[in-house]
Amino acid sequence: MGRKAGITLEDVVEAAASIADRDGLEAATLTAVAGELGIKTPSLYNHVKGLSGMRRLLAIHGSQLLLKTFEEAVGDLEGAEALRSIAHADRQFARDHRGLYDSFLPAPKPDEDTELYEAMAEPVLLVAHVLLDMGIPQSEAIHLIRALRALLHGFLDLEAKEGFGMPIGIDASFDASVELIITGIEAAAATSK
Amino acid sequence: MGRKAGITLEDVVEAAASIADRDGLEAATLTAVAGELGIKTPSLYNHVKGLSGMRRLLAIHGSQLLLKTFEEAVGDLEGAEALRSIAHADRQFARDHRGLYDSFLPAPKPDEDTELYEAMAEPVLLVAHVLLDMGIPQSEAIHLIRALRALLHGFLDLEAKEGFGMPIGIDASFDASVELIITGIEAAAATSK
DNA sequence: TGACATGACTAATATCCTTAGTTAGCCTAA
DNA sequence: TTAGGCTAACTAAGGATATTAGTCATGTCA
Repeated sequence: MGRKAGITLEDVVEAAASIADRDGLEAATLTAVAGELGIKTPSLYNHVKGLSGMRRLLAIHGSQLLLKTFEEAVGDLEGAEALRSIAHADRQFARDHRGLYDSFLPAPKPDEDTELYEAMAEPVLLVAHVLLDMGIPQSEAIHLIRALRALLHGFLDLEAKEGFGMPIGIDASFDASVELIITGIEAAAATSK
Repeated sequence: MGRKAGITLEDVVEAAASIADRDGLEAATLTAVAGELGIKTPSLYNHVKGLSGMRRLLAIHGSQLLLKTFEEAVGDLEGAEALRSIAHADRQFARDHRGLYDSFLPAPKPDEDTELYEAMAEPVLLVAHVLLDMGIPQSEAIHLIRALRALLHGFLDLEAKEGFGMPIGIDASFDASVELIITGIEAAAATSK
């Protein structure tokens, strides 16, 4: 044996992402990915450092895709409009790419895996930029960004895991929740003018 | 063999909770719990319907503990003060009982596991009560509660999983985030007076 | 006292991940 | 051109886990 199936790293990530987004991150096992690619499980170790290595690549891939999604969502928008658009893009991303979204946590420490850390930081920095453009000082922006991130992550996690109970009016709740944070951000922007 | 070790269901839940809170929910395997109790893994099936059954009991136990925690946090407080106290109690709960906290998701559907669903609903209903007492109409309260839940869950999940990157000023961020939601809730209360 | 439920056990299976060692095919440098 | 080395597949084997099936000692209760 030893004949080359010609599988690339991109093939592995693509297969893993496809399974993870369709059946959940947990379903993206080495066995499942190998099966999808038509090779045996141990052969994956020629491409990837075990399951954790594959997860890591998934997170990098997902971060890049999320960044692109945010960039397109912002476009020429500014301030509250940009934030609104980002929020909805994030929700759509979580729906279209559940597996990738879930691969973001747990996050690495900065000095532990710099490449992954920086990839994951980029979408956050984009949001930070929007806030700074609104005239919010750095010292306040950090808290507001964390509030926005927490709200979005919490909402999308609860929504995906049925945490809200009756799924009635969730769209309205999302809009209201986002608006609530944005109002706070606008107030902070007005104060520091 | 066959001698009774006299292990009760409470023992199982207690051991599982202890392991889950110390080493994470994932660490609370049937093997680990059985080991802690001094019995063999299959013997646990005499008490619990497999791993999922044990997780379920963990979630019920956790919900009851969370409810008690919230009740004590509220005490005689009302309005914004009650909400602030609940928020901090929730954060403390997530720190003291990471495993139980994580056992809450994914949540069951109401008709799928009524007992668990209702146990998990109780802490939410307590918060709902605070909002209704503030004079917020039901139709608005549902969105505000979801916003508060999302923010708290998101913050505590991100915090536990290192999602915020540099852990500087997280306490201040938490206070600011909570205050932001509470401000929105108070505004809604004032409007509907 | 004897039947029965309880709650332990052993044995066996299935799914994963992982490591170690092997080998076929291709590329490149002498 | 050919020998060596690298790549990327493989088989074999071992270690967690969960789970099911079947067994058996112990204590209680009719």
